[in-house]
Amino acid sequence: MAKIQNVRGTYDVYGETKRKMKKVVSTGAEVVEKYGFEEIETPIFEFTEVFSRNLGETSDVVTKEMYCFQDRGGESLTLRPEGTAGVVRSFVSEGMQQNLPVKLYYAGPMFRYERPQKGRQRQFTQFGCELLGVETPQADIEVISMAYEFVEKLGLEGNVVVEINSLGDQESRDAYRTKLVEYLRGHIDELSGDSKERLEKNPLRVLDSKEECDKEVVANAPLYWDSLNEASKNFFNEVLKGLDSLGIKYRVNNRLVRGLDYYSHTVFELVTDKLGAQGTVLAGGRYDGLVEQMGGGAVAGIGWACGVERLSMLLEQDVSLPRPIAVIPVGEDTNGKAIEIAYLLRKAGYRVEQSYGGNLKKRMIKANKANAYKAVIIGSDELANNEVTIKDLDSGEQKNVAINKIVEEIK
RNA sequence: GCGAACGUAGCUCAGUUGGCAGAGCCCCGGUUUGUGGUACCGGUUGUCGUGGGUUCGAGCCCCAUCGUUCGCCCCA
Repeated sequence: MAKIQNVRGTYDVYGETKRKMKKVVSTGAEVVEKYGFEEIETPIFEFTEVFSRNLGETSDVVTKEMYCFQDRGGESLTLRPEGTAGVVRSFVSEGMQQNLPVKLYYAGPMFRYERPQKGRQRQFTQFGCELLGVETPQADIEVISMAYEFVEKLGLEGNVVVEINSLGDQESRDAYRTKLVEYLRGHIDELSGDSKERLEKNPLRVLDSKEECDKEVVANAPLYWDSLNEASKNFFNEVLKGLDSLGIKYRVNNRLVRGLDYYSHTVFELVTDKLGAQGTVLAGGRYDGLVEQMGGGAVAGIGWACGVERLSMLLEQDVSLPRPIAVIPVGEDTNGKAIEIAYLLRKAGYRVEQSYGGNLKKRMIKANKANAYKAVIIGSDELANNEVTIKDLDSGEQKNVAINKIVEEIK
């Protein structure tokens, strides 16, 4: 019988990988909680329209990457491909606009039917946050600085660049779109096949095409900046000024657009060159129209999400665990005492490994493999004197200690 | 969805024109029956991803399939 394998694009996460991912998530939580964000957990599946209506009818995520299914009641449901739509849906259905601003963060699995590659899986984990109800640039600055502090805290600031752009408000966006389409039509013969298609469906995406022929056309395309109206320009300048004052280094990238339709004004990405084609490690932006689209009031929003797997792949060192103490009974009649001592040490806050079987030598080998720094050896000889032997496993020194002095002796 | 490479022990990999499936690491035992790490000695580990085909004979050649990796696309 052939071995059963896991579904393509899904992975079992354990050991070093799990430790690193856990560290990414706990570091993220620690940082955003300082900014007053609270954790929210929304369902892993939603009605399909939560995503299809809001991420953009023509986006690739909606048209070909969603895991949609019908449940037994005939409802069309979808495994969430990203986090924001679900959080905003929850914001609306729970009536949270009574209590603005709302600051939420989440971590959990997302699903996209894509061709797997390094840093691109069909089930992957995102950590993200959403700030709802703040229209001013302060929100943008705060949220970006939070992202920056997060990667800094992971020790990745040298590997990662902040790229930022503004898509402006609806008026600016429409104006630019018109100008861009007009320009691209004039060069339609020079564009790649993909870009010709994008020209109809989602012309902004032509801007970040990697095809050489497209790049040449795009090089002379009208600049987004020139289409921004005064209000949008002022807004963006305020954001950049704020980042400057915090000493956050960024690169304005006028070609940066995002794949999901709900973005407006500020969009940003944290990008690395260490993961091949999957260089975007954290991305986000402002989505002022989304709450309304979802059936709520006119509430502004901004947020970001990061790929936990991608970030943890950048962590070079394994996450170190505290070294344990090994408690080792010698001979049958000492097992009971060993359990008592292990319990005592654990209650005193130590990490303790018991060895479950074998002679002293085997148990010592196990202790060593567990990276224990001390061994507490309990034999009948010692027990007769109400003592144990404590051995320092780094120096090899050992001494006898009275049982009631173990905890204070060990520190 | 498109293009390319790859799949051999738990891990990293070697395997010549098609001729008995290997190494290192890990693991287990011993040197040392109450003392680990270093050293030395010995040992186990396989449907060669899966299914077909060609051949006297296939890990190697052919076809299909599943999976992985890289690029495109997309995105976190």
